[in-house]
Amino acid sequence: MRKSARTRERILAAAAQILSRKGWAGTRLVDVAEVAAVQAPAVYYYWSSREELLAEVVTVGQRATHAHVVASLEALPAGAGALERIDRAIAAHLEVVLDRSDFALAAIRNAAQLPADIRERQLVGQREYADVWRGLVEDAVAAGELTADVDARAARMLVLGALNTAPEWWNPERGPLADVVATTQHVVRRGLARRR
Amino acid sequence: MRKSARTRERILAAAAQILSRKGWAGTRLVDVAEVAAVQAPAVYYYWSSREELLAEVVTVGQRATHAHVVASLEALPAGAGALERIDRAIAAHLEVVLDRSDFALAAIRNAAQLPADIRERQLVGQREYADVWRGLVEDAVAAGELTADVDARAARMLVLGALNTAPEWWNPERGPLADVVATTQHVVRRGLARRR
DNA sequence: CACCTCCTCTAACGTTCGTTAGAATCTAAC
DNA sequence: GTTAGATTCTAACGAACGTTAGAGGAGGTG
Repeated sequence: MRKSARTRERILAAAAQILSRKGWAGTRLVDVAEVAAVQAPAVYYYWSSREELLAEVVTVGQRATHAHVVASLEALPAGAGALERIDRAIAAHLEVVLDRSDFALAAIRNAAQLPADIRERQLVGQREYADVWRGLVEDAVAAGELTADVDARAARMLVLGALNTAPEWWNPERGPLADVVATTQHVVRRGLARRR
Repeated sequence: MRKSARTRERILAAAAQILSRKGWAGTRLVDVAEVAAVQAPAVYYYWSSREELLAEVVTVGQRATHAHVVASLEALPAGAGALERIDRAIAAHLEVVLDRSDFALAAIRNAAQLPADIRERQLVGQREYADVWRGLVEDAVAAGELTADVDARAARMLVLGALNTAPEWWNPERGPLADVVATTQHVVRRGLARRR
């Protein structure tokens, strides 16, 4: 019972690794199995098909970011200001995509390549996460701390796009994670700032 | 002579379309051929392998963005200010990725999935294009119009990331291209603006 | 009309890969 | 230590796909 649960995790993690690097169609069960130190058919003991395995990777990746951001926000003191909350969300999002997770990366990089049915499920989760950010921005605008003179959706998407592509150009050898986070917070806060 | 050149274009455009939607490994010659209204083996009259066809799509996509941005900058009057030039570059980049080109989209979405040798060639082009932006930002900083207090590379990459992911959330039905361009220019200019 | 070159097709081969079947091994409880 | 169930393996099938071979058509030139 215990051991098998660990094997399952190993296969899932291996799938995330390959999926984030090779793309949906390029992810071969043999490669996943090799990374997981297992034979390919072992996958079928836990999943009914390759598609289901990969779909789970995407789901987990999506939830990882969402959950970590929400948890980070909830950890803030109740009186935290709207801008402070946005800063925290930026940090949390970057922490997941830069530090933690082949899963998040697999979800981001493959969003446009998913088979139609899985893509639809993914879009639901994406909208739920977008709602978190919509709330953050709306609150900040209502509090008069952010600009109200640009299309909020476009601005939000620009920010999320910038965050999601950070893994394409940043790696730990270039300096501490905290530095990218700080830079990103500055740029985003100014980008959304009120015209003065 | 004429007709065959048109067939070649058609196949290349079809490959760009499929590649941007299905990913590197998911792009099947049969699908490309169907879109190009041709049989799969016709590809081999113009390219020596599937890989070469797809590699050309990526190259063309990369050059399309680069060339259009450079051309737009050159079209500006000589006395144009640094911020004005950045605005123009933003507009030009968005025009290509949003309006014109499956090629650009194919290059962007598949960058992380390219086979090693092709990936290397792609990185060269990417650096050349990044140099254009580095110049733009450096000039603006030197002119005192942009902030010098954040890591320039990170800031530049955040901006390019935001631009490159615009196709994931924008489509023409949501409103005129000019609106997204204007919003993006505002957000980016403020994001890079001097602290006041 | 005949011929030659360019272009595209049909047919087929060989490989790769997801998947299935069924045997082997491992784990844990008596 | 035996047994039952859970887990993983080896072997093999069948479909999909890139690629090659060679035939056939299209278009222009003598």
